[in-house]
Amino acid sequence: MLTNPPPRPSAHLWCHACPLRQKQAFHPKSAEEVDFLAEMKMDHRRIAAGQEIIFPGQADAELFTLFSGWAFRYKVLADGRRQILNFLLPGDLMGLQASLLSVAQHGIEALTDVEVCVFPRRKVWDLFVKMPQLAYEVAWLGSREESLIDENLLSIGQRNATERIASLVISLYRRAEALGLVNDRSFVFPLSQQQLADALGLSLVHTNKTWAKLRRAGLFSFAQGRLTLENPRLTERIAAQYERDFAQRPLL
Amino acid sequence: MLTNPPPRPSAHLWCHACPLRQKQAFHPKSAEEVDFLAEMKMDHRRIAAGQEIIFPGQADAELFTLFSGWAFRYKVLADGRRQILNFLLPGDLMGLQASLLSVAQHGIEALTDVEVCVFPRRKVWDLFVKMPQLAYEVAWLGSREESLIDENLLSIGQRNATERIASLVISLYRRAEALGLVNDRSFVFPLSQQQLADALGLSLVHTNKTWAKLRRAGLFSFAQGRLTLENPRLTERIAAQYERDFAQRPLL
DNA sequence: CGTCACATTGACAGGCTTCAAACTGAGTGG
DNA sequence: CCACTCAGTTTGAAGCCTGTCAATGTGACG
Repeated sequence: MLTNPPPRPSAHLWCHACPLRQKQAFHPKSAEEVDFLAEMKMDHRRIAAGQEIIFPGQADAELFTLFSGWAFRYKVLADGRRQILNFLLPGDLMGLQASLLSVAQHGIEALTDVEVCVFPRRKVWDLFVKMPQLAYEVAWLGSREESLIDENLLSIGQRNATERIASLVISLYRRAEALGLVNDRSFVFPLSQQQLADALGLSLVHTNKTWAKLRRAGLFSFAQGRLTLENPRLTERIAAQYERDFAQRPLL
Repeated sequence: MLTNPPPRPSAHLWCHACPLRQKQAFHPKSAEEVDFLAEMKMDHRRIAAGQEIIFPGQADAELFTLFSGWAFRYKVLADGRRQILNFLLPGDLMGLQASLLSVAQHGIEALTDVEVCVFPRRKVWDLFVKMPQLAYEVAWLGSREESLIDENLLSIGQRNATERIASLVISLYRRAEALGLVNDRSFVFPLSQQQLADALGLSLVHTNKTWAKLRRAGLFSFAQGRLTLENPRLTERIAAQYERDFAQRPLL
């Protein structure tokens, strides 16, 4: 079930009219750059929620841009304990680390049904030779992902359960907002509590209790898979997180 | 005290005879590539232990290669809690994230006295245009750092105190070993227990007690600033960490 | 109406943090 | 040469935050 050719004209034509690229969150690109990417793009796949996009240890993983839906990167220990490293939202690059290091030290799983743009990893080197501007943007996106992970590491290493949840909620809220996915302080929040727990480094039970405590405290509410930030100020204060996301970023 | 011109011929000449580059840990480079780097290198600085190499929030941080000594990346919360994100050993790139994102979302501090090679950040773009091979290696090093952080995040999120310490010790041991810094299972281990605690996401007291427990258990010993891995097998088993570092990697 | 995944709640145990104090070794000045 | 200081290390005790175990509730689905 990993691939399902979409009912669209051709991948090449599709890139030039990419609706994601219209969003303010992304830098505009020159026609030449879009041409190159459209040429490089080898597929547009749909992947169902819960399916792997990249398997841990996979050696030939391609490079992806998440086109729609949510995904997450994770690592597991031998005994099954799982850590979710970070969440991926539309426009995020996936598989860069695996492409460059030639092996995936992590897995990537679709959190919701997703669509992805597929770029062959063997052409990444081409991109560095022919399109230095795009190569620079690839490196930029890699650094941005590292910055997000740094923040998660700070959270899990130093913040208590309450602060971690507030921090994660704020962070996802801001990223969704940048993509225009927030309406009236409310956005689709597709994580199960088990996934929340695995991302926060907490047990399921404690995650549930702290999550409930924060809802009762009026920080946010959750219903029908949508989260509403009722009290952004207080949530930010508890999270003690002041970093803003970047105004604009590259999109491959 | 940040800079101290070393008593060496010229930075340019120095690169071609770089002793670090001789090590097996690093890919060989073409003469043309070394020429480019020697030309790009703007300084060779000594920085004393405890001094900042990059300040949190700094906007104009240059790009560095750690030439000798140890350093670490960190983030702090408003109330002073500090998380050490990862440790940097000779050959590691520093400031890539800050150079690309134009602002340092983290700090970098010298753990021991260090020497660093300084490359101007305004020439990073040059490197992407003129030397795609080097640009690719820069991106590769960025991905490797992300991979190290992923492992730390897994550790802090999922492993208990005992496992975290075993994991950190093994990881640093392997990296030191790759650089030829290990003799007879023993290597310089310059971390204070407070720094250990900040890297592990544990309190100082609990770090001390667990550290002592593992020494008594015969995993490793520590004296005169040197750590000796007495029982690598057992340490690896407790760490439940099976990832190997890469055989070779780029050096700028 | 049973099944199944997921969410919720209660009780209890324990790993870890906090507080506090003593110890150690290196550097310093009398 | 010996107090003295100071940073870092070590140890003990008490308590809480978080994990584990166990059971119940809930909504979607066939």
